[in-house]
Amino acid sequence: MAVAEEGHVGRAARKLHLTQPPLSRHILALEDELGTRLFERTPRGMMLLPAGEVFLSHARRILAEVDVAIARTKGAGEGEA
Amino acid sequence: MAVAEEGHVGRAARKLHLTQPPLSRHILALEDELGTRLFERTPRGMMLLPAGEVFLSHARRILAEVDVAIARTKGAGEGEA
DNA sequence: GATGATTACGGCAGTCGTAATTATA
DNA sequence: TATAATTACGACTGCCGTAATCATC
Repeated sequence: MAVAEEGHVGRAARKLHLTQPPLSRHILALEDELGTRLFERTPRGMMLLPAGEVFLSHARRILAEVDVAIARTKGAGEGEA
Repeated sequence: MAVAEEGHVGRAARKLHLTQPPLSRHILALEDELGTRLFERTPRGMMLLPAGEVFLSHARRILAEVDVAIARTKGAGEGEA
């Protein structure tokens, strides 16, 4: 998500308090796991491919739902306590 | 999810091709992260608490959505290739 | 004393960061 | 030659498994 938003691995890495290489490896590992390129590499940075857009929109929604799950679980726990 | 389904850390661990201690630690870490107990420990095993049920239902749906995300992304990638 | 979860502890895998390399304009 | 990504490589953190311990019936 950070790479998609920034358009650069380097800038995204700074945002995530990481350096370029590990983040680059994460992207490559994810593409490998999915069996699909998510980004087009350009000399100016990274550009989302259609498959990347599809994955990005799912990822955003799923992460939002994780937040909801955490909040609801905490709420249920406090209700009990 | 496995522990909830089996009702025992040990049985769940076997199902996951793991041993008891790391799985027990995962559960404890998750409870710590959420700040809430998910299971009641009984001498016969683990029983879901209400907060655990809430978390379980969210977890199931979220993992199913991850599968959908993967499938759709792969599909988009192949459509492009 | 048996069953089942948890804690201690040593070893290994995976991920990080720095440095070097590759690629394109 | 400048920018940006990737690969090489050494170091460290974190997770696993075995063994020991705690707790309840």
